[in-house]
Amino acid sequence: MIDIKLIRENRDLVKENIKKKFQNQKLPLVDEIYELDVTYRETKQQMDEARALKNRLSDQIGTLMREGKKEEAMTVKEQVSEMGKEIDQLTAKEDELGKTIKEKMMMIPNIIADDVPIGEDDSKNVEEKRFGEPVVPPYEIPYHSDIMESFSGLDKEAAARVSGNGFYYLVGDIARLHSAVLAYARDFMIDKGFTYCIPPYMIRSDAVDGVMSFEEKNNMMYKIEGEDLYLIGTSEHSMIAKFKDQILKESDLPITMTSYSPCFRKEVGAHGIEERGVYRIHQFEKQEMVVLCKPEDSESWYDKMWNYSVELFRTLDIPVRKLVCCSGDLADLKYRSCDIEAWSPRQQKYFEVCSCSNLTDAQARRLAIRYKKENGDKEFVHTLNNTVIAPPRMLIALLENNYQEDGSILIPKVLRPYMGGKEKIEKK
RNA sequence: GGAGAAAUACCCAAGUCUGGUUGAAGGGACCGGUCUUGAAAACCGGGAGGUCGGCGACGGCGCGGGGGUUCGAAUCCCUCUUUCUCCGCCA
Repeated sequence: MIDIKLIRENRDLVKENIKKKFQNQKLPLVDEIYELDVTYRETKQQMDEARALKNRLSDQIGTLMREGKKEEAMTVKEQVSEMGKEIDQLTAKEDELGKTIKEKMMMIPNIIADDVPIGEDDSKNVEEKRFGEPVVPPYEIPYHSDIMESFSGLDKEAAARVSGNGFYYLVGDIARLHSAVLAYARDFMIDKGFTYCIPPYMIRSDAVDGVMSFEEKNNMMYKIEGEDLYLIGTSEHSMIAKFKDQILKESDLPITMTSYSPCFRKEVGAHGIEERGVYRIHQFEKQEMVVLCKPEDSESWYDKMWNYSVELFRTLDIPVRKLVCCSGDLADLKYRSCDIEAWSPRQQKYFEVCSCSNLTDAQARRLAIRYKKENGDKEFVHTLNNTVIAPPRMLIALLENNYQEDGSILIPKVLRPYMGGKEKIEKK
């Protein structure tokens, strides 16, 4: 959500930004909001005046009663009673206008960074840099779930019987590898100075509504029957809601956290869960990084954060590239965003494993997350988030890039301590 | 899960029975000063937070959240949430 002052003072800037994002259908919203806001402020002015008069008269009744002037008090009382209707009407109008403005404001995209490449959709995203040689081995790399199954490490059939489509059992060394990757990612971020955090995996509806749109909620969130609770789709939901309506101390910033949680997603809509393997499923686990910082620091945090992802994947011997999201591919709250993509030697292309975003104050404004400056002023914080690692999808990259000709998996050195010193996963 | 008590501003806390002169006593912390080599202590002084509208004067809202009664609600009623004590149950 942007500052409504921008619409009051610089509508052209807001419109230009909408055009850059190829959302021309939203252009009329800007003038609509402008007009509604004018009416809203006029109405509020009238309502406030009416209430002020009513308050003054009510006080008068109190004074008259105390002085024993009952009849006079009754006269004023009748007068005030009649004002009720007018005030109710004005209040209803003000409420209605306020609500409409907020709804429309939610649809206005955040102002994007000047250097975001302009493009309509993800096909116009720009590869900025590669890290590591994308290797194509002279032997064939099997499909990831076949690799897992070759070690008896995956049982989707049983999961389908027990839980339905979109679930999995991870077994033995593959399950251990899954935990190892998460533990390694956790320690990697702790070493970078981030605070490890385990959040609630279920959140109330008011928290849900605070952190996502209605549409997102319908497509993603599982609701607990008979309770006002939802299973989280990512720890970002709990982690951001944690700060809703809070005023932080300047000395608290930056808040740098790495949170772990299982993630539950209905995956209703576009892709569903048709795909084989464990690429798109109802349940996965994720280590996330979240930063709340002062506005002047968010750009440098953004650079640090995507670099952490690159560094992490390189320590696992996985080649990656940084793909800068173009204007049309940026979600409305984002100021800038990039994907870190891992190399798939089987498909001989890169695929998304991390998504790093700077939301500037758009999320903070929506959730009222502020900090108090030394001079007492309050300002919205900037929020950023990035995936650290999200298995089992992430295991696809790990398994494919470390697959040996004999069908074994070479365990990257940094993971070996988490695998009991094992160097390889081999068929029995 | 059962019974009871509570939620007031940055923190503690009065006011709630008996609705009006309470945007809210009193402390603490805070800021300024005196004293001191400096600090602490003591004393003197200062302003009371938030939010929305307004160029401003000022005004609206606001005593955990939401709703109601009333001319008028921190105060009465309903509801939700949270905390504490006791009982029960359980990793």
